[in-house]
Amino acid sequence: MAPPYRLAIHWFRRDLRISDNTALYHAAAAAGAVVPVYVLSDWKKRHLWTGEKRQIFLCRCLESLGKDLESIGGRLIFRSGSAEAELENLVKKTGADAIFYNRDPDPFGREAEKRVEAMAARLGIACHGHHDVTLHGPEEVLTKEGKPYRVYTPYSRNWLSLEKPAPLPKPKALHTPAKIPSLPLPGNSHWGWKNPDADLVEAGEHAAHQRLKTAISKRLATYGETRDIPSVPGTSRLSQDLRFGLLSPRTIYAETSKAMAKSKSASARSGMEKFIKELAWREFYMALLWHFPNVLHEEFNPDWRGLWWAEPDENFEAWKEGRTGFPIVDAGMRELLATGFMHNRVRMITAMFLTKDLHIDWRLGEQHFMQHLIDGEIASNNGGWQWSAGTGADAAPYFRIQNPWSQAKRYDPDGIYTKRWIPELAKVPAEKLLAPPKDGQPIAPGYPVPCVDHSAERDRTLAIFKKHRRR
DNA sequence: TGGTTGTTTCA
DNA sequence: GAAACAACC
Repeated sequence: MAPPYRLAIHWFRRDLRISDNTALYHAAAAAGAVVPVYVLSDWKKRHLWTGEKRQIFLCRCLESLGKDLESIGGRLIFRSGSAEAELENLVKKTGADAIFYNRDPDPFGREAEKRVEAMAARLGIACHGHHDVTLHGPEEVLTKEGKPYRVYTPYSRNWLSLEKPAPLPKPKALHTPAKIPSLPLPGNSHWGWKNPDADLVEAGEHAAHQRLKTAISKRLATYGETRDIPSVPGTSRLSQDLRFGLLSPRTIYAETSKAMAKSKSASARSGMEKFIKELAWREFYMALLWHFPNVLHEEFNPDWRGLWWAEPDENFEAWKEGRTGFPIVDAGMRELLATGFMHNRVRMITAMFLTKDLHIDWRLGEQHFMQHLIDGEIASNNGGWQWSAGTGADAAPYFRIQNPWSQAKRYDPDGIYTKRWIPELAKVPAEKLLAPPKDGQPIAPGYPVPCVDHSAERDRTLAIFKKHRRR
């Protein structure tokens, strides 16, 4: 049977892989020729939501994707500008009769899709949006009344009970016609990066697969015990791979399930089970953003809208730069600046510190994280920040305030993580990293004393919330 | 996926 | 005087 389409465009977005890629698989099956294209949007116009490290990582992924496509006979076309204009131009140049793409869960991606769909309709060609980014879409996991969940636990119960889609095979071959104009991959000259050679987590589909293998063979069996210890590589380390689609959630789920079925140890299986539940957290926050896009500018919980926040001052700058004088907080903030990553436990500690100790608006923290995190995922980042601020979907009462000193005692008692990121503290005895200095003097030359008193700021937070509730 | 404070329990 | 517990924020 002849394929229904002569030439299909596959519009790459956050699915930068060739295996188990829903839209690419269908494009390859349905068309005689496939033009894979990535359209670089002008991020400079949205600089508050992005940053250099994620751009660099993206470009490295695109480079890798280009090579992977060549290995099956294809060629990646780069364009720069608005997706609908560039795709329209490509349709006209190539005579394409279909566009395939995977749907993006966030509001910005949805807007772009709408414009591309409208363009395709205007040109009279087919346009196929596929579900790909999650195991279960936002309309698939609903309460008995058909309404979206607002709380994680019942959501996850439903999510876990659903049958999971299986991975799709990699297209065996892809034919991309010659002579399609493409820009060179943009690098330093295009974006003006300050540190184009930054030492970041390795990009590309192959590296991501290696990480998945490592996670399954070395990390997930002890996930329950070690994922909260930032000095130990106990997490999956797959967040950027899910963010850019270097791995599909179907592959991750299938490989983890396979390992779980093979494992004879109950505690290993329980670790893997906990990891699966983290996938559910990701999809919960994506579903939340889908159903309630207002969370991007206001508190999910209406009770806390209009809450008072402090004007960002020099303490906000100190937080961003990792010099608050709270070692565990500073270590996390410096890890973020240096690597574009922060251990999840430390994300909670630093976020809680900004909102409950400095009383600074969670939106400013959310923005800073989006600028620096390579895995910066709008839904998860927003969900996490609202959780920390106490304004979110989780039943986290506002009085859940982490004590940064106790958190350090519990999760980094020997100061191993802290010292890794704050070299000036390398020779300081660990116990000095676990409580404010008794004499009020710096614990090491060049390291600041704590910028606030935690217990006083805790009281202040309780007062702020209480006053708002009484209003 | 808290923390603090005050009280009880048992060594 | 720890450690466990409860109440409350």
